[in-house]
Amino acid sequence: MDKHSPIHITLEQRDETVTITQWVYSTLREALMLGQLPPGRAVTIREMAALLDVSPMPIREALRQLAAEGALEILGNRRVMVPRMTAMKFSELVGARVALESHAAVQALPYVTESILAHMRTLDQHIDDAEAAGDVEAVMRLNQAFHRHLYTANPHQVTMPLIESLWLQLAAFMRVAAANLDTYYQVDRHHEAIQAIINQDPAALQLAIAADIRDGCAFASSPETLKELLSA
Amino acid sequence: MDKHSPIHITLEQRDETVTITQWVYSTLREALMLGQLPPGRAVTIREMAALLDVSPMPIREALRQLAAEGALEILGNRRVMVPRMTAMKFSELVGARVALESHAAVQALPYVTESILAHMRTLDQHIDDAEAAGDVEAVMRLNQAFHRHLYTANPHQVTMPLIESLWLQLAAFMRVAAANLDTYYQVDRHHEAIQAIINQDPAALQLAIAADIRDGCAFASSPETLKELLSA
DNA sequence: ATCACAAAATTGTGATCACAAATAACGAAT
DNA sequence: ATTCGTTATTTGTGATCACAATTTTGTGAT
Repeated sequence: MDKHSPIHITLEQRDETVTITQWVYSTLREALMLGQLPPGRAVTIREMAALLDVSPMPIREALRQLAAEGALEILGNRRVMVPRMTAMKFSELVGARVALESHAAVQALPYVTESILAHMRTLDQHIDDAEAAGDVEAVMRLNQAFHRHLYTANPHQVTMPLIESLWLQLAAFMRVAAANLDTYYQVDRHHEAIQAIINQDPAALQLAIAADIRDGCAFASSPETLKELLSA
Repeated sequence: MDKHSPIHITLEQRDETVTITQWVYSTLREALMLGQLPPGRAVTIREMAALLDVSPMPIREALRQLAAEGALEILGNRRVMVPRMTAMKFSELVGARVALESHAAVQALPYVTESILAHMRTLDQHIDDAEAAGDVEAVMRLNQAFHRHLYTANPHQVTMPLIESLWLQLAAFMRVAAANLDTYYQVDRHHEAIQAIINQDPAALQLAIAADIRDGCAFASSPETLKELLSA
C-alpha cells in the first residue's frame, strides 16, 4: 500500500523572519518538486506536523494553499493526497504549459533588458555544465530559473503564478520519470530563444519556447514510454 | 479611506453537508465576483468572522485559498486586501485569458457531444434574453457557464482551475466597470463558436473564443476609457 | 494647525482542545 | 480462509486562547 509509505523530506533551514506557515509551505513544495512525496501518497496533518516538528496549524494552512495550486488533491472524504499522474493529464499539462509560456514569453519580450539577457546566457551556460555532469536535478532547477527569468521581465505579472502551478504539477512526475532514464538529449532551444530575443522576433521566440518545453518532456512523448513510466 | 468602507455580502444558504470553510469560501468568492468587496478594501479575519457569523478559523482557511487563486492579495505586513486593478494588469489578464481559453477550447473540441452542444445553445439563448433585459449580472454569469461548459467537455481537466483564477481576478473589476456603462453591444461570437464546433474546425473555434473574450472586455479596450474606469 | 511620541486597540500567527466522521483493527461466525 | 459486525484509532474541522507585531488613537509641544 502506497498510502503511508516511509518518506524523507529535506528540511530547509528555517529563516526567523518568515512565518512557520511559509516555511512549511516552501518545504513541502520543494519535497513535492523533488518527488519525495510519491503520487498517491496520503498526506495527513498530524504526520506532517510530527515530521516537520511544528504544530498542526501551519500544516493546515500550507496544505490548503498547495491544494489550491493543484500540488495536492483534496479527496471527497476531506483527506489529502499527492495527485496521481495519468497519460492524458500529462499531455494536457504539457499543452497548457506551451500555450501559457509561449504567450508569457512574447509578452515579456519588450521588457528584456541587456542585463536580463546576460543572466539568461549565464543560466544557459550552467545548464550545459549540469547536463554534461549528468546532474538531472540541477538541470531542472536551472531550466526553471531560465524560463522564470524571461517571463518575469514583464513587470505586470499575472501568468507566472499559473505557470508555477503547472510546473508544480509536472515536476513531481518528471523527477521520478527522469530518474529512470539514462540521458535525454536535447537540442539547445535556449540558444534559439536568446537569438530570437536579440532579433526582437516574437514569432521565433514563441516557437523556441514551445519547442523547448516539448523537448523537455519528449522522453514521455510516445504513449508506450509514458504508460511504462506511469506504472512504475 | 477605502480600507474599511461599509460593505454588504450576500449570504448564501448554508448546506449542511458542506464544511463551514467551504461555505465561507464560496460566499466570499461570490462576493468578490459581484464586486461587493471593492478593490483596495482590507479584509480582516475577525471582521469577516463577525460578518458571516462564524469563528475565525474557517475564515483563515478560505482567505488563504482565495489568496492562492489571486482573488486576494497578502501584503508584506501579512494583511489581506482585495487587489487593485491597473491598466496593464487588466491587459495582461485579458491576454492570458485569450491564450489559455482558446487553447482549452481546441482541446475540448473532440469531446463535445451532441448533448453538450445542445446545452450550449440553450445557454446562448438565455444570454440573449438577459442582454435584452439589460441584466448585466445574468449575462456575466451565463457567459461564464457557456465557456465552462465547453472547456469541461474535456474530461482531463488541468486548465479549468487556471481559467477560473483569471475570471476571479477580472470579474470584480468588470462588474464595477460594467455598472458604469449603459450598454455594450456584442457580436454573437457564441454562434460562431457553435458553428465551428459543428464543423469540427479547431482554428475557427480558437478565433471565435478569442474574439468573444476580447469583445467582452472591449469596453475597456481604449487606454483612456480604462484609465477613467480605474480612477472611479 | 502640524508633527512627534506614547498608549491603546486591532490583527495575524500559532498552539491546544473537543468532537464527529471516517478508517483501520479485531474477532466471531460461516 | 473469508466475510461481516463491532470496537478502537486516526483524522479533519472548528473553537478558543495567548502572544507579538502592527496599526490606530490620543496627547502633548512647537
